[in-house]
Amino acid sequence: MAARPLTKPRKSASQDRSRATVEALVEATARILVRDGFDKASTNRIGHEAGVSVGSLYQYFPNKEALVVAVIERHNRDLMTLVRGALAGAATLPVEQGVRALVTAAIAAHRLDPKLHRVLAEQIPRTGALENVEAFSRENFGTFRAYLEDHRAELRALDLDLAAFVCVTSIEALTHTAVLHHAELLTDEAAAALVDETTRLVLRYLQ
Amino acid sequence: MAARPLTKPRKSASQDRSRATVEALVEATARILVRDGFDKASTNRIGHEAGVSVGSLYQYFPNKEALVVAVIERHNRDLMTLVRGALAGAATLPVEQGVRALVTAAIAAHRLDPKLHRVLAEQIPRTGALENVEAFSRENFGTFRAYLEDHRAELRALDLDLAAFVCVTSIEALTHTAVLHHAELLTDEAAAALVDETTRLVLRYLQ
DNA sequence: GAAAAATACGAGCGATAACTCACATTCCAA
DNA sequence: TTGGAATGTGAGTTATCGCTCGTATTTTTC
Repeated sequence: MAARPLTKPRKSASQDRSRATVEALVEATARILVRDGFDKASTNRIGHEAGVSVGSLYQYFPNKEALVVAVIERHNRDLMTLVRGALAGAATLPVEQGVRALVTAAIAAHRLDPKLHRVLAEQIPRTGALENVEAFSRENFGTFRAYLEDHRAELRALDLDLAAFVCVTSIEALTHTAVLHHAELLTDEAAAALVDETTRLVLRYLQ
Repeated sequence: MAARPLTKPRKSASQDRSRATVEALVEATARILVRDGFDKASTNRIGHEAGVSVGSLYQYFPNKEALVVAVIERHNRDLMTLVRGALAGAATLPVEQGVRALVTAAIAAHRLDPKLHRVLAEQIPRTGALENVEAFSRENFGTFRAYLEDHRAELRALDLDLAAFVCVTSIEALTHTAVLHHAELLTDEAAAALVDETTRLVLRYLQ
């Protein structure tokens, strides 16, 4: 069989003590990524920050990348929970409110932990976690496409694939850029204006 | 005085021979970035690829980052030339054609050297070239805002800053994502459809 | 409470990378 | 032609990093 890239734990922690160790390592990794950046996140340093020896680190993570992947997976899980909830809630709404809810959720998702999100977004291409993130993208794309299909009656004639691509990409880019590169757009009024404009952009395109 | 980050040549090459050396180093760096990725781009390897010794490399570049920055600056210069030309040509056109020309130019810009563009986009956060790229963004933003101002009569009432942000960010994201992550959207028909849809998105938003 | 299993430790190994420096070669001005 | 300036060389230095492994400690099992 082919050599799989190892990003899974060597041992799975069974006692409470070791579960706490694993938890501390993932937390420490996230903290160091945010505070010092990817290049400063050496395994020795992560161990030190977590109050754990390098040896223990390598009991649970086969390599440094696996630690970063663990952080990404956890962050992704949080995002997905939030976005899935919003999409589920919006499914039965007419497009005016549905799209608005989705945009609002996208901003909320980016605000969960903006600094971590930024570091991860910048460093993901270097890790084996691309698949993970692309799966996330695909899920959003698929769900939104289904939403459009359900509300076809409210829309102009559309190539659904293309329309979903245009909408999802635009919403993601606008919220991502606003939250991560234009903090000034996040006062309450500015954020409201951003939601309005993004919603308008998407709606006028769809209708 | 404060210690400035060194990304400028130690010596500026004055003879033809040394200019050729510098040129070869930048070329080699770009080639290695595209072929092998950032992590494989060691200074020794770059020197070897350029047919130049490490010693010579360090005569003209204070560190590895400076080499990458040089590649980024060159690529950016190419992009800017293209985009500036398109914006200049579009300045007097009505928005229907102006926006379409801009979108077409954005795709052309991303197609200049997609592989290099992708590697650089991924690695820029790690280099000192962020300012560079942000300057590029700001120029585009400013030019487009001025364009909107000139064509106010054709548009609905707008917050120009916000509208320019929305349009520029969306166009950039759609073209970037399409070219770099969805090669299938770049057959001639698909590309034409993408231009149509992006143009429509922006125009219906503005009008 | 003793044996066994799980967990934790951290000095140190091997690899690699950025960068230097003492010396060689080429170019050019006088 | 020649001497100094510009350019080029690459083995070696220094530093860091990922990771191992022999050992120590804690927990569980019986």
